[in-house]
Amino acid sequence: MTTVNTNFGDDACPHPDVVGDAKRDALDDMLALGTAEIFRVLGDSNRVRMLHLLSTREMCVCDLAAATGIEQSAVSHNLRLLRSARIVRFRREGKQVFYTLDDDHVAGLLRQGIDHARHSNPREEDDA
Amino acid sequence: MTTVNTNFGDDACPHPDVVGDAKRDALDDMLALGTAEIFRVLGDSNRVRMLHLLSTREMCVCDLAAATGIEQSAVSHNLRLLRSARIVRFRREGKQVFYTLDDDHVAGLLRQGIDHARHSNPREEDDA
DNA sequence: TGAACGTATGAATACGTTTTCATATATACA
DNA sequence: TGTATATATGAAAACGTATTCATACGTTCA
Repeated sequence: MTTVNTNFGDDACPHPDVVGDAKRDALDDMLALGTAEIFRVLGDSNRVRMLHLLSTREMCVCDLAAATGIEQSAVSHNLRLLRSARIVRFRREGKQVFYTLDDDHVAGLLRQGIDHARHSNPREEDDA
Repeated sequence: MTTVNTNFGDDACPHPDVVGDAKRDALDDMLALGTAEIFRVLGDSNRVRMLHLLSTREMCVCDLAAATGIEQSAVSHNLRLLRSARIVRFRREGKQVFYTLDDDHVAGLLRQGIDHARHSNPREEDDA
C-alpha cells in the first residue's frame, strides 16, 4: 500500500521543523495558566471599572458601589477575587474597609489594556 | 423621629466627595467593555500558548495543533475568536492557512502578562 | 471529477462565572 | 445589650465559554 506519504515521520502536518522549534519555545504549562489567570481577572468590565478607580484612590466598598452603580454584594464578591489574586490591598477602619490597587505591574497592564481599547477599532467582533 | 442621619444628602455612604470624584473619573462604559474584552480574549491558557508562539513565528493551523497538543477544532475555534478581536492576521497558501500575531499592543500586553505570572507568587488564589 | 488533505463551523455537552438574594459577621454607639 | 451600619459570603439562578463531535468547505492533484 504505502499511501502517498512521501515525507516526514509521524507528523501529519507539513512543517516538522516549525513544530519542533515551537515545542521548544512553548510556554511552560504553569506559566501559561498563571498568565491566563491574571488576564481572566482583568477580563470583566465591572472589575475593570473598579480597578481603574482603585488605581488612583483608596475607596471603601460602599463608595465603590455608589460610584460604579454595581451592587454592594457584587462589589464585594469581585473584591474577594481581586484579593485572592493579590492585586488589591485592603485595610479596615471601623465599620469600613478601604481598598487600593496594589500591584504596579497590574496597574500597567490595566493602563495598556485601556489604551488598547481606546485606540482600537470599535467594531471589535462583528465579523466573526 | 428623624433617625440619626446627621450628615450627607441621599448618599448612604460616608464619602460623597470621593464618590463624586470617582464618578467623574470613571471609565466610560464602552471603554470598560472594550478593555475587559481584550483581557477576556487573553484570559485563556490555550490562547495564551497559541499567541505566545504566534508572536514570534508564522504557523499554520495544524502546526499549532501539533505544537500545543490542542485539538485542531479547538485551535480553529480559538483562532476565530482571535481573528474577530483583530489580533491575528492570516493568509491562505494552498490548503493551509497561516496565522501570526498582528498587534504590537497585544504582543506587549502578552509579554507583560507572562512577565507578571513569572514573577508573581505561585500561590495565587488559595487564600480566598 | 473524485479522493485526500487542511481548515472551519454548527450543535451539543460540560463546565465556569456573575449576579442576586438572603443572611451572617464585624464594628460602633446609645 | 440592642440597634444600626458596613462588609462578606453561601447558594441558587442566570448566563457565558470551552471542548468535542460530526461534518462542511476549500484546495490540490491524479
